[in-house]
Amino acid sequence: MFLSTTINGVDAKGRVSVPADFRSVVRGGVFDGIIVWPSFDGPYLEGGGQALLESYQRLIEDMDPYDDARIAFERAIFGAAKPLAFDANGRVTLPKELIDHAGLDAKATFVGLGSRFELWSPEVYAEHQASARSFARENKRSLRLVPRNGGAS
Amino acid sequence: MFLSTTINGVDAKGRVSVPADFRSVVRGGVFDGIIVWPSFDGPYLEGGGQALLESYQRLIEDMDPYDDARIAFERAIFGAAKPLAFDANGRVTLPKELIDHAGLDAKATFVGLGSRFELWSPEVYAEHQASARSFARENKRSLRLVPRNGGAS
DNA sequence: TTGTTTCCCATCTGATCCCATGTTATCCCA
DNA sequence: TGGGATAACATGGGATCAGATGGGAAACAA
Repeated sequence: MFLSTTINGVDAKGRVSVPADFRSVVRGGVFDGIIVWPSFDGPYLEGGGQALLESYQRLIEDMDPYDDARIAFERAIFGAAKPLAFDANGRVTLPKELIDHAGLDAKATFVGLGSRFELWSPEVYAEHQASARSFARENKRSLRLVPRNGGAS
Repeated sequence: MFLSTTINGVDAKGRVSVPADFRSVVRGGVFDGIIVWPSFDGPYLEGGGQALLESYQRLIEDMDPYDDARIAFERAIFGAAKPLAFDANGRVTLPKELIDHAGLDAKATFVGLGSRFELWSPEVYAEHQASARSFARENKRSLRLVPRNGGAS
């Protein structure tokens, strides 16, 4: 599982060390690296191992071949996803499009989210984090709607 | 899997380099090249390896022999599909019909969509990409895209 | 022949590989 | 428990190689 938050440096070539914990998650797959794409929901990147993309592909293949939503998702995710191979030291090179989308400069924040992870500009992430916390605080009463036992009686 | 978007040049002879990542997807098949046909859904081309066409053939064979839809699909896909062999440098030569259908000029955009890919005029694709992203964003909740079992294994 | 297509070679650019170095966390032993 | 040794991780720069592209020669068709 991708867990925890790490800030690593991005050098002049766009290289960034993938946290060792994250590397061990995807190790053993066919493709030795991560797959990253720009979120269509904000200025950050989403990523995971090849297995994550394959699970997305299975979900998409259940939709009708010429469904507008299916095509939109295929283009927004598969069309924008970049396979980034690890170098000998566990780094990947971020293409310029991805750096631009996330507004990355000298540093990047890896956020582990279980089956996938996100990549943020540290400043943008701090802001987002603050507003997410206050949003949660203001809406905490609605959280009661979640069944305590997970619904598995 | 076909992933990511690449813009490559189309020279005066109609030659275009197929992205190396795409070539490695179809490598190992009987036919060393790609199969491309005009989309019946818009001004772009669709393509894939021989395995993709074979999977389409299996789908179509389940339809009744004289079903109008079957005949239409057979003509639109198999009848129009061109096998394009790689040259020594990994390029293919696009026939004039395909160049015309997609409105290609000096450049062509390859869009990887998992099991298949599309070929667009870069300007035309830029427009469609923007709307695909906003459509995906608006529909992200109604589409159950989050994998249930992780997939980061 | 004339035009077209296929094959081959040359070049350039950028990505990838490799090695050196700094830094932090971990381990071992007194 | 503290300090030093060691290994793992992160980082920087230079060299090398693969991919993309342009042009021309040879094979083929009209």
